Amino acid sequence: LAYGSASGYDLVRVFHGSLAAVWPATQSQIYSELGKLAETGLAEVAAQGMRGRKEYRVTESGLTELRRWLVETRPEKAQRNEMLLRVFLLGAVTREQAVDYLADVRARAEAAVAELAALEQRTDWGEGASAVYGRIALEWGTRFYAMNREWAAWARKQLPQ
Amino acid sequence: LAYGSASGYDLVRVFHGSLAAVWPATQSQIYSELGKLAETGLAEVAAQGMRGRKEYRVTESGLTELRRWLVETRPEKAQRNEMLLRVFLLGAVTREQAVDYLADVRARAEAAVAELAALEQRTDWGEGASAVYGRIALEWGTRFYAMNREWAAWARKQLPQ
DNA sequence: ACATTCATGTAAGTAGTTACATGATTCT
DNA sequence: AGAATCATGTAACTACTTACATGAATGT
Repeated sequence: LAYGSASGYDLVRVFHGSLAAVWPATQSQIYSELGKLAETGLAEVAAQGMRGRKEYRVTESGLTELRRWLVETRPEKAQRNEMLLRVFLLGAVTREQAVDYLADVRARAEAAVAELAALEQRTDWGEGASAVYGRIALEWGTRFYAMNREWAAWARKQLPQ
Repeated sequence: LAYGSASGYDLVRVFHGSLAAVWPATQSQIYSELGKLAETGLAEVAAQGMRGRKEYRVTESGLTELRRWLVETRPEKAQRNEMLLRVFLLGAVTREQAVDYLADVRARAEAAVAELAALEQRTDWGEGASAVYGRIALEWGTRFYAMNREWAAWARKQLPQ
């Protein structure tokens, strides 16, 4: 909402589109969250449209709270990492299956790097802040998957006979 | 449990120790999960000890299910990334605050790389599968934070005047 | 004797998912 | 007329967190 007013329906598309890889959310959660935002005064219904459409706008208090969160807080707890949890448990399967697992991690990382490169090409990077930060986020993804690819190749060589 | 029988109390220490950075879990969740595991026959109480201690052991069916999960399934949905979500929203604050944010990401990545190097030194890597896979997981962490550090430095230079 | 550690569990609440339910407008 | 899209919402459930509650054994 800080980048512009939107309805729940609009936000569903954003969360299933450009934000899907960063912060996925379901339709149901988006609508209930908008309700809470309006109740606590962080957002408000700016306009009503066709078919019951409700366009939400961030309030002054909501923008203040967003800025406070951005500059004053940091992620508190470690993110869960299912891929690494599996690595920890690889001792429960045969060496061959462990090799297969690491090969698969590598292949999926390879595919992700290619996909992000294609996404970068096809995206119409307009002007403005969201384009700058969108590119920066995309670069993180590219580096992340490239790192995974190299690591998986290295890890495979560490497995004992 | 696949690496050896353990009580809820033992597992709390594992989840707050070596698994804390990969799959954090609370005491309360561990106990209720052990209850569910026993109810569904994936684990069982192997022995009772002092002070009400209950030592759980994985069953044949539990080990089969673990192996099935490891070789047949893959993480289905994208992991949420709070650090990147913040990057997407950096357009809501001043350039200086965005620079500060990226400098902080870099500093924390730097600290994490140093901490993991120290952890590697002080850990007694015995023999066996858990040592091999523990080291591989640690290497992932080191590469991950090194990547973050380089990326944050690069990102800072991308910000417009 | 007192503090610490070992050890288990429950209650209340928040966050999030899946599935269901409904209806208006627009396109072909 | 019928299909697709736009648009919102709720119910039931699973996952997870925080806080509370209890007591036995061990160390000083």
